[in-house]
Amino acid sequence: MSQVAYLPVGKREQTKVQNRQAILDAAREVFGELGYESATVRDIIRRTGLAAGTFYNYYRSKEEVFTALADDGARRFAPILKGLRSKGYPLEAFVREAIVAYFGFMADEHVSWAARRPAGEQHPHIQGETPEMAAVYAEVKDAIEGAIAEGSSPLADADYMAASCIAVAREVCDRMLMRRPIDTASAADFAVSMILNGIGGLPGARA
Amino acid sequence: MSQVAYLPVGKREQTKVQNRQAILDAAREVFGELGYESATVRDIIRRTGLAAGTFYNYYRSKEEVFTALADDGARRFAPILKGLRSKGYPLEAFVREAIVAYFGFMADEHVSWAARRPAGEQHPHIQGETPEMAAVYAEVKDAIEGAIAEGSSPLADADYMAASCIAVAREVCDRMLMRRPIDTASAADFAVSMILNGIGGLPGARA
Amino acid sequence: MSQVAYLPVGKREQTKVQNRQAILDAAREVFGELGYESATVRDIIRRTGLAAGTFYNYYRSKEEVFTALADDGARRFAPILKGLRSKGYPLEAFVREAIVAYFGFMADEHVSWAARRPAGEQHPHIQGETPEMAAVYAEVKDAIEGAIAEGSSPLADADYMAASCIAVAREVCDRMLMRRPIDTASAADFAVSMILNGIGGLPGARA
Amino acid sequence: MSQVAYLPVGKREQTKVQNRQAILDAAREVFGELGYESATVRDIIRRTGLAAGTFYNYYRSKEEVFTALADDGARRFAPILKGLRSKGYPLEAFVREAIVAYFGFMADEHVSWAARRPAGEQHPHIQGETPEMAAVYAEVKDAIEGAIAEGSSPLADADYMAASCIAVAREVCDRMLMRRPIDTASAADFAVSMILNGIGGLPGARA
DNA sequence: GATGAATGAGACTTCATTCAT
DNA sequence: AATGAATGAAGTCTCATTCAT
Repeated sequence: MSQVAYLPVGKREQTKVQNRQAILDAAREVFGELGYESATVRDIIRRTGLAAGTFYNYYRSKEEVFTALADDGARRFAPILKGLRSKGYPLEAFVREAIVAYFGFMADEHVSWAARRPAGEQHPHIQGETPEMAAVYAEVKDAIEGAIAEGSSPLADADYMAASCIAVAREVCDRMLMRRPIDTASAADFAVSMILNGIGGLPGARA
Repeated sequence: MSQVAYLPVGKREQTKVQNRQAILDAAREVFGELGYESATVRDIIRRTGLAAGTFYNYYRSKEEVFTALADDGARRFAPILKGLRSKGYPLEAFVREAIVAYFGFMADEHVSWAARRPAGEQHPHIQGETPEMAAVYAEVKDAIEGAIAEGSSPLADADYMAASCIAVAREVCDRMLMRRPIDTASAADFAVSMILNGIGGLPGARA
Repeated sequence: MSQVAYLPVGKREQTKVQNRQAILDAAREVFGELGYESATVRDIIRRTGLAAGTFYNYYRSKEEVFTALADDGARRFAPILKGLRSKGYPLEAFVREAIVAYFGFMADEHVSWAARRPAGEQHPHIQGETPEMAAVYAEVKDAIEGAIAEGSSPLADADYMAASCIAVAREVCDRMLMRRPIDTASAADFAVSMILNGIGGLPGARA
Repeated sequence: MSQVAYLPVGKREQTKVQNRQAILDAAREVFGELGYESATVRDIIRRTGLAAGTFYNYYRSKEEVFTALADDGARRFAPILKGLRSKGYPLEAFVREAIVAYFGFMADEHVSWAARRPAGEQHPHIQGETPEMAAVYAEVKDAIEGAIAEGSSPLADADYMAASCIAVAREVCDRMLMRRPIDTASAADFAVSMILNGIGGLPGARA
């Protein structure tokens, strides 16, 4: 009687949204620190301070929260790439723009968990990558393969080429994220140059 | 058991060596199929026909057998690389030789487990790589970083560059291993060209 | 739901009555379908459309709603039996009347949940009986034991006899409820004849 | 080398057999006391003094141990009944022999668990019957239905009749088992008389 | 009173590791 | 050394019940 809410803004709804986010955040951290396999639902829920059973009010399993995380990342990054692809840039420009967008996204994403990661203390056998990053990686791969298919790229082995470009972007990005300050501009410069011209074309190459 | 000893090698010792190797082989397969976390000691030991407890006569833990596997790979590959580095090749030649050696080793290693792996049926979240491969990868990385430090490479950001070269080699290698027949020569050609000259230098590139 | 209040019964009170009845109805169904142990409070409350917590405004526990259900059945059936007993029927007539009343009650009770029960799909280990039925069963048992005590029955072992009569009535009743159409008259005929004269006295018995 | 055992009689095998039996015994008790649904694997294993995980070395689940128990009972009792049926007794004799065999079997079975059962303290909602008994019950039912089908019984409704006979036997048996001393002879006399002639034919019936 | 998310005990099960034989 | 059953910690998940709104 006393409440006529047109949007769910009650304290209950607020808590619910917060909890869902808290679980998502905790999951991102835990997956980042331990990797998917080693991470347990308990690890995740413990970090939120919530009760064990509460996890299951939000996600049915570890798999589901992982997927939610990945979907979230893909959902936010895909439009950016789509936009780029529709502009008909020449390959060089496309590569540059895609790399810049990717590095920027990753840098944003990164701050939410990397800070808390105890460097040097990491578990063996982990891949240091959040599911969101994995999803974005998949998007980038799609875009590059698309570019190759459209003929805006050299005729070399498409599969090898896409894999190589992605690999360079990813690895450089990973290193970039480990440095302080995070310098996306110079990292992007490096990656673009490396992809387009190899080590022979890098600035400072011997004569 | 079926093996005849021509020298007074105690049956006991011979069995020990065989068992140790059997466990290592089984572990390679299992880690390759399931990934480190999902693999269980039971999975490994079941494949050998030995009893569960016997595993612990040879390795103290799952972790230790994993490490042993990695060491094994590194131990066999490191000398090859060392040899290359001592020859004072120019960068281009070194890159080529290293890639060829790496791809060759991986292809050899690969056949020992890939055949049994049910394609398409793999778990999500596993990385299709034996610990031995991971170890060799680390060796290659060392070598490249060494080359950079020795000045035989461009002056660009050494860390980014090593990471990029490795990344390309690894990704191309992974794809190479998935194709039939496995063609190390053309894969190596591609990787070398990509590393040295980027996509602009690939054969078939637009004018 | 169908009940009209002629006196100023507050809306609140009416809802209360309705909710209480809805829970009871749902519980009858759920216990019938799943058995007491497998049934969960959530199963019950879900069927009412009410919220989980609301259950506890009416019953303190799963146990309590079960008991309420049983009491309800007993409360409705006991007077019928009491009436019969007070009439001083001879044993045969008493048996017949009691069986008829019992079968009739069970048939009525049965329709309220059996229809929804997915035949053939039932869990193992459940006993297809609502708590109300169980309660009525207990009443019948009381009556028969009373009859024996009053001397209106043979002098044979009273406990065995009561148990036997009840057992026949119950089993025949169960089967009756599984047939379509439900034929209480012929089932009652059978049960009475079986109880009074055994298989030797059944119609169609060999000479 | 030191052991050439033709039968598994080592201490290990002995322990294994004992544990398997201990679990079976504990399960029989627990199912008897709590009923299938309420019984937990923990209840069973706790009673054996074994570790939690040990249960799963012997049975994969609660369901499996239940089935094992039931199979055990059926396996031992079925031959007895089969023997009876093959003798072509007239119905009366068959009923008597079957009842006697059934009561005898149940009495034997019973001592292994009933003694420990805390009378009066029982959980509500249980059916006081071991799976072994349930299995034997099913066998008896088969036999009776067979007898009816062979025409050695009255022409009355076969289903009702089988159910009634079984019900009487079962209930009388249950009561018999609760008394001390257990007197199978007089219980069998009662049950046979009740089945064949009803309460009218019981000894001591009023004129 | 109704709501429904939070709680946390406890069930089931797996598995690395130990240990008696 | 080999064996393989026993162990028990730890993980996943359910559900009766509570409680803030």
